[in-house]
Amino acid sequence: MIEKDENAELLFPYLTEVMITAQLVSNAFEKRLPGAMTMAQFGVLNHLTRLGKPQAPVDIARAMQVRKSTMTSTLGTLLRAGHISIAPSETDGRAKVVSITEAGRQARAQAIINMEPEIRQISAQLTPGALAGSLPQLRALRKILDDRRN
Amino acid sequence: MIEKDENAELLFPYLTEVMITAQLVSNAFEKRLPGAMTMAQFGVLNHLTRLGKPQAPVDIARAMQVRKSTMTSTLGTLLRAGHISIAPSETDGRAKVVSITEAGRQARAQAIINMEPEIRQISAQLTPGALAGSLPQLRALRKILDDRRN
DNA sequence: ACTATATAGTTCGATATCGAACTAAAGGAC
DNA sequence: GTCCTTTAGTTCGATATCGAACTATATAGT
Repeated sequence: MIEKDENAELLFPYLTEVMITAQLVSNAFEKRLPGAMTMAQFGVLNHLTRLGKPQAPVDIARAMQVRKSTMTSTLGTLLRAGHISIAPSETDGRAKVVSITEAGRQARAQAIINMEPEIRQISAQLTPGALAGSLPQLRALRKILDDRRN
Repeated sequence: MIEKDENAELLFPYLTEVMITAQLVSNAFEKRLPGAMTMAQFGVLNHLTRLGKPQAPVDIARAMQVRKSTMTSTLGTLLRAGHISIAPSETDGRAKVVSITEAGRQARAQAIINMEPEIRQISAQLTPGALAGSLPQLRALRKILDDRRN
């Protein structure tokens, strides 16, 4: 039977596991990323590609769940790498718009190609259905944390 | 029915969720931690407390899944805060032994007290059994990543 | 219109993190 | 015993991250 506060007892170990896994994932993939690309940078390039249009830094920061000042730093690195371009907004004097460049698109595509074998090898070791069965719970937890933040 | 490579398709979204959740957790708890304590520091203090005896930096680094150089940095911060003490090993001329101080124990205890309401509120919003049902899969994934690293 | 508040972005100092390069000590091969 | 390899730890430079403090622009309230 399910104990009343089973979740409360498991939450801490669960979160520990989440944090360590995130650490390991970040390490595993960064080794495969082209050049000096980090996961933070890949996240931005991937987001802009899937969005299909330029976006303001503050919106990218929200999508990536990081502070504006963090995004300033990451966009600076991407700009120096030539993977994005930044222009002032035409409708808002405070804002900027970030676009992915052709070099950025190619770097993102290469990153995905490099990560694919890693993805395949890892998922091959998982029990069939393992992710499908546990992703909803993980998403629920993420949503709770997300809402608490605001 | 379960698709053959369902895991492969879900792994990337799953890992994305893991990483964002880790980010949010770290943020949520660090706000509650006493003084300027970070999650990395709490992790070390918690580890030493549960272990119940001093340990070498390299072993703490392994337990926390970070590099030795990272641990050098974190132990430096903990030392400056007076939460640990560091002595040379008596049996190995290269090694050191890290002990938690009384101040460190108290800070760790306070951290746990501060995190408890957070834990309770979050787990209260989860479906009963949600964590118990998904923790094994998460652990399996962690183990795979862990083994790949070595 | 004026003022107050909210929003976009940057800068700064601190911590965490990695990898590479380094020193020092231990262990093994012979 | 000497040499080679492994292990413990540090240092350095780079990136990511936060919160606090700041500037500049936009918006709302009156």
